[in-house]
Amino acid sequence: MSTIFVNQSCYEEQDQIQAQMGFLPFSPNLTLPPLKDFTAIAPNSLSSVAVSSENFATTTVKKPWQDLTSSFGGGGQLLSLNRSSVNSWAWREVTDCIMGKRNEGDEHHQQQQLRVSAMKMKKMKGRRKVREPRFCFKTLSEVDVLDDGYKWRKYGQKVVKNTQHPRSYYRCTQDNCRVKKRVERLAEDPRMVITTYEGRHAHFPSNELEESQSPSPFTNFFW
DNA sequence: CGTTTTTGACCAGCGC
DNA sequence: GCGCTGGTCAAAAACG
Repeated sequence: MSTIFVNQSCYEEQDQIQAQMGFLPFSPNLTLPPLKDFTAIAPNSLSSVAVSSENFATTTVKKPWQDLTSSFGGGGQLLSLNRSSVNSWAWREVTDCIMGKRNEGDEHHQQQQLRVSAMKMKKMKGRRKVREPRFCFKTLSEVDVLDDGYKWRKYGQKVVKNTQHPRSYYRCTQDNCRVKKRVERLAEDPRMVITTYEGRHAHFPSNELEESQSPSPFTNFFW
């Protein structure tokens, strides 16, 4: 597991994210601007992505995280993106991978970690509903809610422990679409916005028609 | 007046 | 069992 920097990797990793999540957190028809223009669109923008393929309904032992190789040169960093008690073990595993706490060549250690994960999965089976896949990224942004092409309704806000900034909870307004997202600011750096998507959209972005009226390759990305 | 946001209450999971 | 915490509900308020 490594960190993907959106402002470059979206050019290279879109297909992987699409395959993993079943949707992109931005408009699928988006035409990405040339990389060289990117700084002009989003000054100082820097985002990282983590993709979860966890599924607690399955007993198959597999890494809950897909290893997405960053082509950005190993300067990755990981936030404590998702600290829900249910998934904290998965996040810890990813954190360990990224922070280099795990010895890469230690097969036994890796297998042990997988066993621990499997045990936790087994424990959860039967009393936990299927956890939707999750997708997290951080973005340097003035605004909390980034335009991703979908329409969201806020259904809650919570002050999380050890943070000054509240976390907001949103649900997709589309009928029969159960996708949710959380938005919060990073405690260590309030300029950074952490967005967590949960679930898969079963429809296209709601503002796609509007976008097609005035097509601009620069709109409807993360900012 | 319909839709969205706000916000306190409630609930479930977890650690002790 | 109890307290803490994160996530959700839902009534009221705000908005367009």
